[in-house]
Amino acid sequence: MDELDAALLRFLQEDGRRTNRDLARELGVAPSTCLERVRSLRERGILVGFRGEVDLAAMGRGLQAVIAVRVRPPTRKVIEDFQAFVERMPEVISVFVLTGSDDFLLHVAVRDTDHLHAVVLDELTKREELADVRTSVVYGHHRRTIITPG
Amino acid sequence: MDELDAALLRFLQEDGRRTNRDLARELGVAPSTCLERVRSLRERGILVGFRGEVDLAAMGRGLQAVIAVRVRPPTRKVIEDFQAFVERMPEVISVFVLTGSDDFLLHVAVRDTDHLHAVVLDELTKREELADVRTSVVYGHHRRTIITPG
DNA sequence: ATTGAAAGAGGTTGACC
DNA sequence: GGTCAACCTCTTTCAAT
Repeated sequence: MDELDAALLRFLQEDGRRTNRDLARELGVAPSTCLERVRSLRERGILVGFRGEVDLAAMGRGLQAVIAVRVRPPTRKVIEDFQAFVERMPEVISVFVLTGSDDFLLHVAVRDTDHLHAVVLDELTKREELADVRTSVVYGHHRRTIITPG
Repeated sequence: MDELDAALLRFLQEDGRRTNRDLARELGVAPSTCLERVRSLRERGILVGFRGEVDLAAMGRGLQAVIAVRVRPPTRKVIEDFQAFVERMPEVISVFVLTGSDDFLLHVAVRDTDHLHAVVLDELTKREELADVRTSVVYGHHRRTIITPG
C-alpha cells in the first residue's frame, strides 16, 4: 500500500465513478497502471465495492433514531438470532453489536414518529429476549466519506 | 418515483458501476431512457453520489468503538463546536447528534486498543465542554447497502 | 417521456520495457 | 511493476415520436 494506492482510494471514495483515464492523468501514471492498481486493491479486499448513495429524507425516511437494546440471556444463540432479526428489518440501516451495558445499537430511518413508534412497539418489543430499549431521535448525522489508511 | 426509479436505485445501490446499457437491458428500456432517469434522480437529490467502499480492517483500522458523549452546557455553540471538532478527527467515521441523555454518539475505527485509548484520553477528554464519555467496543457491525423508499 | 442511431470518450488487453 | 497503442464497448447527444 504505497502513496499511489492511498491516492486511488481517496479519489474513489470521493467519487466512485471517476474514470480510469481521469485518475491516471491526475496521478501521473498510465491508464493501464491505474487499472491494474484498482484491480489489485479489489483483489486484496481493500476496496470492496462501489455503491450508489441515496438521501434518506428524499427517500421519504427523514426521521432517524438510534435504539440501544439489551437482550437476555446474553448467550450466543440469543445474540445471533436477534442480530439476524434486526438486520432483516427494512427500517434498520445499521446494526452494532457491542460490549458494555447494551448489547446492540440500531440505527433506523423511518417516515415519521408514528413509524418510529411502530418499529419499537410492534417490532422490537414483540421479541421475548428483549430486556431493555432506549430510543434517541437523531437531530443530525454526519458520515465520513473518505477513510484513510490507519 | 415509479417502479423504474425504484429499480434503478436498487441496482445502483447494489453496484454503483453497473453500466447504463446493462441497467437498460435488465429493465427493458432504452439506454437513453435509463440515462435520463438516473440524471433525474440525481437532480432531484435522491441519488446523491457514487462512492468506492473500503474495508476498515484491510485499512489497518480493525478496531471499532461507539462513544457516547455528554457535553455541558448543552448550548447551540457548545454543541456545534464539539460537532465540528469530532467531525475533523480522522478516527471518527460517523457522528450522531442526539436527543436524550447523551448529546453525541461517535462511531470510531482505530488500529488497536492503544489507539482507542489515545483517542478517548488524549483527544476527547482534552475538551473542556466534555462532561461524560462512555466507550463500547464494537464486536460486529452490519450496514444495509440497499435502502428502499419509505 | 421514450426511442434509435451516430459520434466521441473510456475500458481493457497484450506485447514490450 | 510500468508503458504504449489498438480494439472494442459504453456513454451521451439529438432529432424524431
